[in-house]
Amino acid sequence: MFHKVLVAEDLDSISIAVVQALGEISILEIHHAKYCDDAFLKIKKALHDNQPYDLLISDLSFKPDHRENKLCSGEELIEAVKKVQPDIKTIVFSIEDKSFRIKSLFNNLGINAYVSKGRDSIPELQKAIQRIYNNEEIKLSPELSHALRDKSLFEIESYDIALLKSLSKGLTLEDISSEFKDSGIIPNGSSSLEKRINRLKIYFKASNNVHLIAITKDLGLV
Amino acid sequence: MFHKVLVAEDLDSISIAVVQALGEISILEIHHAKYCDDAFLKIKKALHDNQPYDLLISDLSFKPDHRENKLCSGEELIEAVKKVQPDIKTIVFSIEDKSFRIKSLFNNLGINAYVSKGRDSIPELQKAIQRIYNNEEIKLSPELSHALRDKSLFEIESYDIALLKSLSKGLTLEDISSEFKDSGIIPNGSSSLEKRINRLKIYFKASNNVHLIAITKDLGLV
DNA sequence: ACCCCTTTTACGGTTTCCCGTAAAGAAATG
DNA sequence: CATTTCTTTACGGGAAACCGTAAAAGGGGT
Repeated sequence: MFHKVLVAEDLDSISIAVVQALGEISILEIHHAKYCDDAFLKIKKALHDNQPYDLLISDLSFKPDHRENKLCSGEELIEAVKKVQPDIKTIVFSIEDKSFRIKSLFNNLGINAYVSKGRDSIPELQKAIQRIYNNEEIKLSPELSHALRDKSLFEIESYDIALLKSLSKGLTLEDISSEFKDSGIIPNGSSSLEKRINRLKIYFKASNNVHLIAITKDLGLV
Repeated sequence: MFHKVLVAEDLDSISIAVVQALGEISILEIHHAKYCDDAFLKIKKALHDNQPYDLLISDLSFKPDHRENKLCSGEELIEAVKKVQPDIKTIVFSIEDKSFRIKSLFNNLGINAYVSKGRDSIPELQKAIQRIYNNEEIKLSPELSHALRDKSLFEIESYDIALLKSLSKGLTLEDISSEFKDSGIIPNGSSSLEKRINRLKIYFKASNNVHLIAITKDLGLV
């Protein structure tokens, strides 16, 4: 079994159970960080001491705090960690259940497993750790494995996100047009923006801008 | 100390720590339910057996499931429980940190304490239980106690929520007007709706409908 | 009953959204 | 280089939102 595991989780009520669960499957060294920055420091320290972590289990969202942090989310943490220790195994343990967000974790960050916090997630987490240790195939829910194959999910790019973000800030198309011109983002003609928004509306089956923002907010896209 | 306590919490990763924390402060009978419906049944059963619960600790949001449930949220659960056992003590233990939502829990449901899931919430939960048992004053964060006094926070009613919900579904004012007429909700003239939306826009400092929905979505109002 | 005040509704003008069409520009192909 | 094709931009008309004003309807008071 893995020797040294780091848990990055802000909620004490959850980390207690996770640490306990790791103990149950006879992991010897279990460390825990409440902030992404702390987790990153521990990873670097361990690497420097030639006693690197085998596995990182991280949450995605961390509550903002009085503390100033450089890394504020699980995504940022994993990205940073992979740069200093590319071979580390990673599991994301989060409440998030939007398939395209999980998809991007596998595709962009190369995580090894995703376990959704739910009514029976502790055993699932233990199983996932076991599987990774044995280099077994990751088991995914049918819905999720479909999402991973579905290309269309991935064609919503940063441009669209920026557009949706600006919309949700209450800007008019004209506003966004000049905003994009200033930032050098193209296309930026109000007519092009309109067309792009229309594509999004068709894709998300939204009947107008308000509806579109409501939907994409629900999906966590903005 | 309390004898019999019920924990309503869907995430196993959290309920484990909560149950453990209750054991630490020598509570003898600790029960746990993953669904609001189950929790309600247990309360009723205990009451019927003349061994009622002293305290209910509940989460607010419960993940939807394959299971059909009558009660889907902590609010609904507490409301139902208070009808059959008005004297029961209640603590809400949730990640929610929007002050006006917490405010409504105290004012509408008459909860005894609110503990926000965070980096140090298990000790806080234990302290809150102790305080309630000793009938001490509830300690609130300054921000929150201010919110409880602030009247303006409370004037967003179910009417506004219904309106925002309809808006976020992509309906036009005309649509909503006839929808409200059908449901017997008044006022329902499109002009009144407009005026009400305008009040909300001023209150939330939104520049248009899209912005308004984005803000209220963020606040968890819709 | 009358007056006062609040709430609800109605109306008009302006802006923005919405949607189709078409022109201008850029990239690709032969 | 000419032709095709795709992308970006422009334009125009109708719908809905936006905003101020004012009339109608309802609800206490005296």
